[in-house]
Amino acid sequence: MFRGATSLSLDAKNRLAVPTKHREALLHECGGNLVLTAHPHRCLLLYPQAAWEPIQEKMMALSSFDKQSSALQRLLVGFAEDLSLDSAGRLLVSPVLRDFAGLSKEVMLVGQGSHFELWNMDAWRAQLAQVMQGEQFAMPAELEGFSL
Amino acid sequence: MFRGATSLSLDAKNRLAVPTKHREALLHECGGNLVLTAHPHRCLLLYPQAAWEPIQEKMMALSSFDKQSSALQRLLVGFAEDLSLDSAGRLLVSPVLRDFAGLSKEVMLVGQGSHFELWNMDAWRAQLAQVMQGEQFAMPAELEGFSL
DNA sequence: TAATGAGGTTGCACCACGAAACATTTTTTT
DNA sequence: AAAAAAATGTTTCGTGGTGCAACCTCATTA
Repeated sequence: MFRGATSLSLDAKNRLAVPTKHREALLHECGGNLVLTAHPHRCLLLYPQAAWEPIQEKMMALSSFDKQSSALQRLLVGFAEDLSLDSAGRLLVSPVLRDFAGLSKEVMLVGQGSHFELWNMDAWRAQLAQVMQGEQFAMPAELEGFSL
Repeated sequence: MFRGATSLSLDAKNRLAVPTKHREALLHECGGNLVLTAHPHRCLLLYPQAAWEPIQEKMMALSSFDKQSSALQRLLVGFAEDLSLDSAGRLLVSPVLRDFAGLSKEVMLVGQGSHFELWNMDAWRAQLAQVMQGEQFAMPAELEGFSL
């Protein structure tokens, strides 16, 4: 299970040095074979390849005539790239994906259990601010009666 | 059950020396394995690892396409870090979490039953002041008919 | 009341990780 | 084929995390 947020910077060649605490887990789980793709919320998703496959299956099983479905397919499958950790535990982020998520030098890598999200630092902060805005933060209806 | 508020200060390396009265309980309950994460109210949550897992489960079961749900996931799971008490009963607070909660040297550790909250001292005072503001503090509807 | 011991706290030194710069190899283009 | 650009690999430096150890405080006992 991947947890925790790490502030990182892309190097001059747009490579992301994965924190060592996660490297071992990634190498172990998938031999360093990963999938990086786009998320509707303008961040990137980083999955171990094995974990990604069933998700892609599920997406492509949806009707490609439905506007909503095909839009999601184009995003999630269309942007998906196979990549692997290099000898120094880094991975190269393509211009297309960088552009999509607006990544500049400073980025935030956020563990989300089965996968990671990769954010432009400003976008991350903006999204945070939004949750905490207001006296009382929004609680999804499914969590009725749930407390921390 | 964790109770009581303790004023503490982070050391030069940003470690928090857990009060001895709580150390034993923490070691006993979870072998010193803890999870520290972010709370929407700009404080940090400190859970025994075992107590945290079911909460994370519940969060990750929500839809990651829904804005509210995913925002909560990003906050609670995205910031969650595994840590453990060192030999001197201290725990290291990462830069990311310190930054999130605006922790400087003076902090307040507040027992909340199953877990603790960790506050920036000023934020803590501000939040206190808010409750006590006014002659009569607001009573949640769920507490109808309840009295201290 | 003084001495001894245990537990707690603080400071110090070492080690590991991340960032950046540098070096080398491979590919593409003219 | 040569040169430039892209990709991959290596090294170094600085910061930050970790563990150890000395010191201080408090409690206990004679």
